[in-house]
Amino acid sequence: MASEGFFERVYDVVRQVPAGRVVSYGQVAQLVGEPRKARFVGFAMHSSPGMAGGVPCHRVVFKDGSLAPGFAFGGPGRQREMLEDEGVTFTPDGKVNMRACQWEVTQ
DNA sequence: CTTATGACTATGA
DNA sequence: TTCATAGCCATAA
Repeated sequence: MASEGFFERVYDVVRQVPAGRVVSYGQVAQLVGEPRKARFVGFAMHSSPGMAGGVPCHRVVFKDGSLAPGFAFGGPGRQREMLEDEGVTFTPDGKVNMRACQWEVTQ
């Protein structure tokens, strides 16, 4: 399992993110033991099988709380709709309320 | 084999 | 404060 490719490890971590919770790319990279590969986490999401593969890539956002413009599911803003449906709170800035919804492994 | 690219993040102006 | 640039290294061609 952990001996698989880097992408598989990323998928395994994202797969553990509960609904109503979000995680930054750098955090996922850190969880897989490679905090320098934050860019590849997003790259893995692009190649991810999506929810069909058990990888809720819509729960992965920027450290800032912003979403990925131009690469969201149905379009920009569609990802926010999915997150809000899961209970994720947003700020008037149009970003995820990271302080309240960022996933913490210590739980 | 080498080169180019990228759903990021940190830093500096 | 926002905007621009550098560094990161796996994957694809």
